[in-house]
Amino acid sequence: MSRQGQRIQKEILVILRRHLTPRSAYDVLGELRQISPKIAPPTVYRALASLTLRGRVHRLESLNAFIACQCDQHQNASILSICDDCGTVEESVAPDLLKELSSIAAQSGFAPSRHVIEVHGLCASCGTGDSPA
Amino acid sequence: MSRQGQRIQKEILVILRRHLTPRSAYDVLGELRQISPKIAPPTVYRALASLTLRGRVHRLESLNAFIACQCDQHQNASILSICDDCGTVEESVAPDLLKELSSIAAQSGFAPSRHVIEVHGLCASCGTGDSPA
DNA sequence: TTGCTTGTGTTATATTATAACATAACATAA
DNA sequence: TTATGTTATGTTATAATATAACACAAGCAA
Repeated sequence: MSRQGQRIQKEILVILRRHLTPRSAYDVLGELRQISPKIAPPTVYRALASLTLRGRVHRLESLNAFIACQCDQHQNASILSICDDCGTVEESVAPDLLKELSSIAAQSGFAPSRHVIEVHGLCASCGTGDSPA
Repeated sequence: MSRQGQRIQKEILVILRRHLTPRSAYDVLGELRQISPKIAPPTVYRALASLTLRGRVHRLESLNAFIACQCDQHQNASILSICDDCGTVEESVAPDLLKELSSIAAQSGFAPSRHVIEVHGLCASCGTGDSPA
């Protein structure tokens, strides 16, 4: 990665951190283009892939969207709780659960390398009858 | 759902069961069209949504693809172990882990309604240096 | 310099998914 | 039975997501 690549990743992090809810790659692209109008999709996808790999950003597989890691960076998989009402995402870490999950998969000789754990539902404010966002 | 809807769902199950690896909605559409050439994407997506809801088919969120439930039907979330080499998918059920996962999400008042648990890695045959599929 | 490797830019297109509206099928009551 | 509402299905078009493939440039080694 060269200077330019780093700059775009930095900008993407800023963009994602401005939002509490996940953004699609094309949402990010749209915001990036306000600064650098000529950026193309592959540039964004490459930067997002790198950020995701390094744990600075999480990809929500069930939403095809991205969110900045709320704790700076998790190398390990997080549990991502997605409110289907207001869209907010909570991150939890649970090393024990990961270990358990790995061992369940390993029962048949499967060798895990990446965990995807997403929980859909309603967050505390949306679930209690409070008016949602 | 009327007769026609049921017929298409039945056909989709047959198609998915012919394969050991996940199929995209458009893969399924292609095979359906060999029988009924005029089927359109929304028809397939609706049928897949219904099958998924009823646990006859699982959607692999991290692959945007579908596979028939290997145990006829799971109402509860399965753990889906995806071999990144040969593409096969193993299903495991682990009610305890689900409960644990729910309670982790619930710590902040989150009310879970759907779990997505996918594990990427290598299956037993691909991980041992055996020639993969 | 030359050639090699790696990263980045660019164009085009592939793949996945759904909005929006039209039509048909079924149920129920007048 | 016809009218009417309701739900499911068909159809068209297009939106949204993602990547292949190649062009170009930067850095480095011989």
